[in-house]
Amino acid sequence: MGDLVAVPKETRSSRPAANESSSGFDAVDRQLLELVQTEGRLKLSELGRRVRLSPAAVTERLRRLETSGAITGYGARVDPRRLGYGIEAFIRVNPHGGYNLKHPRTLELMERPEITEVHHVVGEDCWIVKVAVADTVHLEEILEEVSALGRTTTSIVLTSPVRQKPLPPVMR
Amino acid sequence: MGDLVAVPKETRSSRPAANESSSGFDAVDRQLLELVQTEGRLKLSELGRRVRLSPAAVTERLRRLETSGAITGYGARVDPRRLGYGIEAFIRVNPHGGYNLKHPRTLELMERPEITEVHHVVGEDCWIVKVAVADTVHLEEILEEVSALGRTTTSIVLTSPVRQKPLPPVMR
DNA sequence: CCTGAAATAATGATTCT
DNA sequence: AGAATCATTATTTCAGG
Repeated sequence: MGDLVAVPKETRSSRPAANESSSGFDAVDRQLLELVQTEGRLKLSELGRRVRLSPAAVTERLRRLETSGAITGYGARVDPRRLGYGIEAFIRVNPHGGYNLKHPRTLELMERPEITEVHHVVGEDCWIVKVAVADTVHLEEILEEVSALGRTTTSIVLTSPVRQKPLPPVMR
Repeated sequence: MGDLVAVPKETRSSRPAANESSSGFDAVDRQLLELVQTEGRLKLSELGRRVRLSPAAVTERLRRLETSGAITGYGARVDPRRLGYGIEAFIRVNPHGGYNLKHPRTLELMERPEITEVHHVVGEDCWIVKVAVADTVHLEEILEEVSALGRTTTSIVLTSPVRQKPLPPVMR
């Protein structure tokens, strides 16, 4: 098995001049980044087979990607619905008055497990908060708390046709 | 090493009546779900040490969580900026006319690596699209394409104080 | 569902190219 | 940077409670 995502031998010289971006990622890095983003528990030996490198070389490559900060960690993806969260929603917040993200009230709110993402943004609103809740009653409860921070606009997720696609390094 | 997240022996009987939710996750499942969401490359043996179970038992538990669909996969987390994406943004879209997500034009657009998430929502808008782009020129390019689908409202991400927190199963 | 033991496979350290 | 070797650990499978 394997050989699904292979690269021609020619592009794998130890000094890959062609096919390497100025950002310091060569073709093998690209492959590894894609592989670990989609199948994060692959063995080093299996990764080695796929990119045609020894396990030791893959270890070294991944270590570099990790210490350089390109790879920030690994995690299981879960299905919120299977964990009992029937509703996901985006809540946009326009703070009134002097609230900011450092406020104790805000920090405490962000601790709640239902708050899965918080983004500070510029544009029509100030924050975009993503939540996972069990049901509409639960949503109402969270919404009341978030409303303390500002005027909210809520969008309930029906489906997510694209979820966390592997991100390739930019070509340039 | 280890013993960071341990559970008292009493809660680990083979038929855990107390402390188990009706959703079918007991205390050990909870711990495993948290551990694999935050440190997805932990060895089965290490997971076993943390939850005080044999590696074989952990294998079996994870297999069940995977086949039941609670765990949908594993992946590396990456830092978009380190991959050359200087800007992340949310683009809300209000389609004009008869566009929908099945439209070939839309499907093609969603293939682009810059489009990292697409959510079909109800509320003020129809879709919420998350993008990662190299710079403002790149953003303009994507925005032009997305604008073909409907009226857009863009929010550029400054910082993300909460990103992909581990989601615990709901208690009930 | 779990443990324990035994066979197989993966990993990490070292050395060499 | 990568390969090859070898000592150490991890994983898988299966018998049994």
